[in-house]
Amino acid sequence: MILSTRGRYGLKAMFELGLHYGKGPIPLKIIAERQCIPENYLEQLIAILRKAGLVKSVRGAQGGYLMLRPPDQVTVAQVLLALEGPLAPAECVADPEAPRCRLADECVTRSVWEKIRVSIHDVIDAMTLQHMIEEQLHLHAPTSKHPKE
Amino acid sequence: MILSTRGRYGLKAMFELGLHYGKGPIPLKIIAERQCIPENYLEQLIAILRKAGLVKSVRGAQGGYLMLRPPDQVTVAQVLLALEGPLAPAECVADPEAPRCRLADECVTRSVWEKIRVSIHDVIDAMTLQHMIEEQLHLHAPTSKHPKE
DNA sequence: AGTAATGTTGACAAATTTAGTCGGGTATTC
DNA sequence: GAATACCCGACTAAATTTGTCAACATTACT
Repeated sequence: MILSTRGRYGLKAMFELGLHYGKGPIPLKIIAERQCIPENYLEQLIAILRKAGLVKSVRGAQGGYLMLRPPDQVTVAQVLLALEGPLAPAECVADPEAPRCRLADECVTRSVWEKIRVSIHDVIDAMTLQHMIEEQLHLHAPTSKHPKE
Repeated sequence: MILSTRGRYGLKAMFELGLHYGKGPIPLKIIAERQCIPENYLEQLIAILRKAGLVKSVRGAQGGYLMLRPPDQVTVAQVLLALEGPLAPAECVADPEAPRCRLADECVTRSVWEKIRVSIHDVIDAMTLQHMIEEQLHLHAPTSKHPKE
């Protein structure tokens, strides 16, 4: 069970946008290059993110995309939900409206899926793009450089 | 991101086998009927489980399948691993041998995938078929009936 | 005004995976 | 030897994934 490239590319793109938050729009081309994503494909993905209200676009020259909200208000869950649909191992726990299976009043495997779903959500609901950005800074600018001097 | 029917059917089948543990083989037909799985398809799935060493078969009349080990020694993780491959959101954390992405020495999204992987495994490694069986008994034979009298 | 840069949209399609089906085998019991 | 059951490999329809492409719309800059 592996996420599709949609979710993987999409989160990378959002992360890139997060790094650039507050500094004006970034063109798709740059995002695609930096994160090794086929530009034409990313076009489709970012359209999904736009419709989901996570990014907005600025058309024309010097245009590009930017995040609507600050990175600490965007969770990994929101991004993945938009691109992959509900992150759950089975439909019966992904959608509260989904029909229960009719094997018995309650199906035991369902409770397994539910536990998995909850544990995934514990992680992705808690993790924001800001957390990712901080981790990036921590990893790539360790104690060796002085930020201001 | 939803498991395929392989994993879902497979776990149901193993659960059924677990319920019957110690009582001789069950034919595929019965498992398929009880759990609403196309019999021909289940044939394929159980072949995978057999090759993975989780069940064994008894050929001929009165034959069928049985679990090799007691239900408390079979985890949900083992079953799903056999049928779905590693349960992880991305290849780079599914397989320790998988190539790291070459974006940077360390990729931040990777650490997100790793956290998800770990949280899934916390659940599925801890959950055995025995746990499922106990839950089933608890659900379907509550306080209203007397087990022995 | 014109042009280059950029997002927008919709159509297309190859490759892969999923979810089975089917038919003819083989082993075992009665 | 007949009935029961597993065993195996081939086949396939449908869906999904992972893109590509072309034409168009909008804006900044000169």
